[in-house]
Amino acid sequence: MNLQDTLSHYVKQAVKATFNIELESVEFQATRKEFAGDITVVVFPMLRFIKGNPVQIGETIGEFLVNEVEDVKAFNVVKGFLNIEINDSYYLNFFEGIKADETFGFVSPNPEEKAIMVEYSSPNTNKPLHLGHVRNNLLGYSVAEILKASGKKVYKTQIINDRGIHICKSMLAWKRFGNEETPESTNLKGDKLVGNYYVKFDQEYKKEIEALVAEGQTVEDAKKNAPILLEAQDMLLKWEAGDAEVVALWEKMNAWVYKGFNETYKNLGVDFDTLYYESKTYLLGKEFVEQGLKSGVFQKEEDGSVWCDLTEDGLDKKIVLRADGTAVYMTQDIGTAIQRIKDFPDVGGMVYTVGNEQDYHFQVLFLILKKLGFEWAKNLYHLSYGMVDLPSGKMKSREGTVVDADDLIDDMANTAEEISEELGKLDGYSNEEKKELYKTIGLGALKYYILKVDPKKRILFDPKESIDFQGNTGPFIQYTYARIQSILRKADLNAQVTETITLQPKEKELIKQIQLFPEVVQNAAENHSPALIANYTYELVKEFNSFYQNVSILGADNESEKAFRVQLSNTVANTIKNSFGLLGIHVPERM
RNA sequence: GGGCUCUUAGCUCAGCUGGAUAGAGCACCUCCCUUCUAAGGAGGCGGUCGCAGGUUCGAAUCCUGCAGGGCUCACCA
Repeated sequence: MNLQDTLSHYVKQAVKATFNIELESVEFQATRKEFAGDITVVVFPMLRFIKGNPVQIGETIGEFLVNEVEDVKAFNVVKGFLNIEINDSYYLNFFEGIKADETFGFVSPNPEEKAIMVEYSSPNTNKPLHLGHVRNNLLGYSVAEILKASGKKVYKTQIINDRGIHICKSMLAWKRFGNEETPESTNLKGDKLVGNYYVKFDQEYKKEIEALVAEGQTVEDAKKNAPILLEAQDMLLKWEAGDAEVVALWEKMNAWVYKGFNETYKNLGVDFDTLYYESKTYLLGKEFVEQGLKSGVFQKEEDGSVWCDLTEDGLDKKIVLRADGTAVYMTQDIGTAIQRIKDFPDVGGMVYTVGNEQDYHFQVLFLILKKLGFEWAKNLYHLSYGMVDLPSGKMKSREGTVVDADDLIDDMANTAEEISEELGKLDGYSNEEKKELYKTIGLGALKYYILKVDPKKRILFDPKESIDFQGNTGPFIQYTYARIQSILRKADLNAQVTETITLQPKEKELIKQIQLFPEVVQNAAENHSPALIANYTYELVKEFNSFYQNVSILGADNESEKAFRVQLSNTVANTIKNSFGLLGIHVPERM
């Protein structure tokens, strides 16, 4: 039983004994630093049940606790706050229990519990990944790791949007202007090469529109009649009909893109357990429309289109099947969701990492799945996140204002290099090791910067100034980890604590902070929020730095004290490592 | 116009289910390297928590209205 539960039990007992009242719950909070004490019972909520002066009630409970609970050393009451001081031995015992536990705070998976599928990334295959995808990938990956740490089995997946008019556009431009160019012949990453042709298509399209307008067509007509667009549409029809030549080209170019994407994923440090392709799922879902029609969830209009009326739930009517019988986006997503549960029967819920422009779509999707009667539909979560804006405004691929993911990663590593060179701390490192380290630091800065912000808020990303290496940043935390490693290299980790030690205030604060970790992990999992982990880690690191500056670790008064401080430092380092692992950030041994 | 969402220090952000005098970092100012990595630490300056009401012992937090920003209201995905 943890301390809070124990105290809660005795507070209830105290109230029962003195006032003859059964309390349902007791409210706790950490004692503010300006007051003596470690944990505080808030008396105010009890006033609802107990008539009396909150200070007197607090005194009464306090006295009871001091007498009955071994760990309680003393108490004081300020207004309606009962501050309780806990014995050092409690903290020392706690620390003794977890110091050797390398996975402290992580819950091992419960085989009884259903797995969760986390979807993220899900790019189109016509252009390279950009900053928006980076936020998506980092969030999705991190939430998946956090869910794992909280004791869930997790499948990471993405649905690759490999089909449709957009990829036909790239294909067509390559056919017309490509001169058989390949990633090898151009020395370009495959996704970049294909992306270039997508841009090329757009340029050509604009030219043709201008030409048609010059001939007298309206802009609107010209947009519809441009030969290159018509040809792209024709290509899509051919693809759908299984035309051998088109399909071969499609496969070739998509393969280039996947190779490029995989490189980016590897650099970002994200991965997937299973993949879904839209080319294989876009026809799914229709059978369930039939089912929904029978059960009355959907209605058919006179023109043959099928709708779901959600007006009673405060939403609109939503189309689920076109008049010509073809599927729409919603149909696919219904089908894909059901398919996933078929493929992985142990999955009992899903997390969709998709930008907030699709909030409405997912609201509707989840509601429809519920109405169709799927048990797992109540465990669907849209991990919605805000856009990433640049100081220059929104990112627009057509205007070339996107920040490319690969370029961004390189830039971050370069910035890390510049700063490190200036500080000149890496003497004795080989160039290879340095390069690796710069990447670790650069990526750490990028990932932390993005993940520390609440997902649903938009981020203003300034490539030049956003990445700081001081304060609440990834490198600051990495640096603290590296400093601890430096101490541990010089210390004897096997030294034992042989005599009773008195806790210094800074040491106690550190232990308290470590103690919070499991709770933070659970909380982050429930709220799907890496930001909680990030900000927790920062608090821990600040606490350690304060300890580090004020308490000599290797120069402690006696061997037991020294051994204890070394162990404490080691546990902090371990917690940082575990915590950052949940964010997908590596920690360097030296920097 | 309807729906969803955001607004906290000059800037970037925390603030868990309502709790004590609203917290960090950056920037600005003062100190601290004969000590384990100064990418650090100690302190100072800086706030009408967008505005106005309401709920209650108590509101940045919950409710309503208003203002401003964003997203969304396709037989696109």
